[in-house]
Amino acid sequence: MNVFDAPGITAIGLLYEVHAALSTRFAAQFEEHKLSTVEFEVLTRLARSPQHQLRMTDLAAQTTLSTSGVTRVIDRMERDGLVTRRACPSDRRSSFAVITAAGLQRLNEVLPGHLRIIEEWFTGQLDPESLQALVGALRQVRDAVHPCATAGSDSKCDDETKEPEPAA
Amino acid sequence: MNVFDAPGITAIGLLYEVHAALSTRFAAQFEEHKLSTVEFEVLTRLARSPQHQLRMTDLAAQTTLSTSGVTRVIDRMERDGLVTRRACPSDRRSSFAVITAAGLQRLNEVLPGHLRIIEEWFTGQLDPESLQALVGALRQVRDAVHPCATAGSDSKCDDETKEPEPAA
DNA sequence: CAGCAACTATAGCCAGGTCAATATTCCCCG
DNA sequence: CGGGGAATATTGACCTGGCTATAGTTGCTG
Repeated sequence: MNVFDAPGITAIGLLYEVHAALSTRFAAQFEEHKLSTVEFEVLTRLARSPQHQLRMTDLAAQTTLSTSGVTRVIDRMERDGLVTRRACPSDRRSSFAVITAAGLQRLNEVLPGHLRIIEEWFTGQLDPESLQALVGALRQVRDAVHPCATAGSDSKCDDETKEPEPAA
Repeated sequence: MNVFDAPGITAIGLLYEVHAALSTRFAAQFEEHKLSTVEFEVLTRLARSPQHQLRMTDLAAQTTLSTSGVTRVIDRMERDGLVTRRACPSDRRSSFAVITAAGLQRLNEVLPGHLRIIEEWFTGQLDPESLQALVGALRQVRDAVHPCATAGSDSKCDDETKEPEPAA
């Protein structure tokens, strides 16, 4: 009966555990600044984008959200003054989400603590070669498993520079 | 501005990416068998428990769910015939969730494919020493970060043999 | 043994997200 | 042109899970 002790299982279990621990730790800090995890991710995505703006669809593609999910998140964040909507001049179907000054400020309030947590809970726990090995192995898996080659994935996944998520 | 290229950030980004890829891949397979991720996890937890049963509270502790969450999941699964409720003879406050024959059968239908995915997407992509390094590094982080020592965590986290999650 | 605090499961309400349907706009091809 | 199909954002219906209140049960303690 103990299929449950297979080597892969324990490795994946660890992966899930670490992911869960980091997620909840991050979320706790975000909450101190009145942000949810997705809101933080939206802010970072916008902050690092060319004009501090991104089309709704692209934002959806860069996060784990669906397009309607993005609509609702942006609704909330607009209500809170963190972002604004802007009509796209070249394509009237599209609209941009733009990060506001308040949004940038909020992000700058959160980031230092975020980085500190990463240092404390993650990088600081590993000697450089362990970290290197970890990154190498993960990259290996990621590349092999890249959504494109498989069924069950509806993401476009063409060239899409899906950068490593900053945190969440 | 580019705080975003810090070494820890890319590592965590990778971790999140791999986790997301595996999760969606698993979920897709579960769905083929009309199961959600949490339902699969409940089935495995029950299947590997002494009498094929677990108190609601313990089930909550072993999963990512709250107790009310467990109540609802068990509601659904009982409706679908995968589990049953059983009164606890020694403590009338408690009740057990028991996996049924149908539940065991469903689990056995899902498991082979689940293991195959793990092999294909994960262990099969890594040479033994990479896998070993990965596990080592993750364990290092996990142990350092174990919920107990930190604020923001309300889990009891006393002795609780929180085994590595089988998959989800 | 009486009362009180802790524990257990559940129900109500809410936040947040997906899916399907819709309206608008764009683009391509006849 | 111009009509049909793809793309885009939004909305409504629904689902899921968390938090909190509630009711029942237990066991300790004075």
